[in-house]
Amino acid sequence: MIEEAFKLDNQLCFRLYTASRLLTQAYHPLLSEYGLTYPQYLVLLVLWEKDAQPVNDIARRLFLETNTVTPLLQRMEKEGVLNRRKGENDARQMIVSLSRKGKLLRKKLSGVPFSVGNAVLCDSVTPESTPELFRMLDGIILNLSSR
Amino acid sequence: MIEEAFKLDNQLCFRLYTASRLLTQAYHPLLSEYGLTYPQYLVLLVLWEKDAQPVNDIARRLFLETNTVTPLLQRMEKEGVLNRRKGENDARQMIVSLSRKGKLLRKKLSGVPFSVGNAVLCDSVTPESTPELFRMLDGIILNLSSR
DNA sequence: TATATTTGCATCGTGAACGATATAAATTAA
DNA sequence: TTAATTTATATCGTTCACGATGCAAATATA
Repeated sequence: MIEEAFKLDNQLCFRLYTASRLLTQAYHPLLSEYGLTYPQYLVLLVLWEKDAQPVNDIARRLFLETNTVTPLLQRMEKEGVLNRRKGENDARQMIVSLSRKGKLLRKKLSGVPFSVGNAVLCDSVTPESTPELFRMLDGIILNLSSR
Repeated sequence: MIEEAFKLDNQLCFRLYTASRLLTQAYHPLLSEYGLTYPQYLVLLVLWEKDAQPVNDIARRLFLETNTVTPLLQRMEKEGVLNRRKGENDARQMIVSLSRKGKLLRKKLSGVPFSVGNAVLCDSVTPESTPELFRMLDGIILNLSSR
């Protein structure tokens, strides 16, 4: 059934692509108020969990390449959200740590997860069903990232 | 539990974002062989379903804005995959239709849905569970696109 | 009919993504 | 120790996404 396989409505990737974009858009008004983009917010989530990490660790945590993360971090440094300094043990590394401003953003953005979480909830996506959704998405991610 | 809400592992959007990116990457080797990107492939899916559509209809079908789609179509036109002509009834419209090359690509890419579909399958994502996954993603999309 | 508004598409600027490549520091091998 | 290789990060070029804006054609309003 090649016909069916080509239909947009049967495509998993298109759904993921669209859902991801729309949900990122939902973050936009909440983040732009503080001059942040969604990928920059992800970097903050990583650093809020554990401050002072090399570029590589941040990139791996986000499943991104350093050639994506480096310019991102440079922009964030320019905005004063974080600092970058050469590693002491390994001079190749660039250690990224939160600035005072970056730490303060955590409190200012404390409402964001709740706001966005609420925006997503609907008949098909409930607090009860999200674990199953997470499980499936994690399966896809694990499957595709290990090759 | 602000602490928990901020954890990357509790974020739906990050999962969607990552799964979408990784799955798009899985398409890459299959599409680049024919000089196509994933968004360009999506445009072809739309046109294979119904040829000769105005820019607006294509954009809406993909949940994209025309300022994203227009340059995409211009690149595809330059590659000879499709043609663009002024609308006859409404001169503002730009009618996009498949070229011979664009139509032929359908056969050449006939293995793509199957290849990618196989790459996704895992313990958590089976032919039996995908309808449920589709249902939840459709819920999110419907929910976020209608506002 | 003249004017205002809406609609469809295009252009511009910025920030991701990502393949390809470069560079310097660290590690391994010779 | 010197040379080859690997590793960590950065730079470059192209293609999205998307907010903001521009413009001409169509439609609505006065």
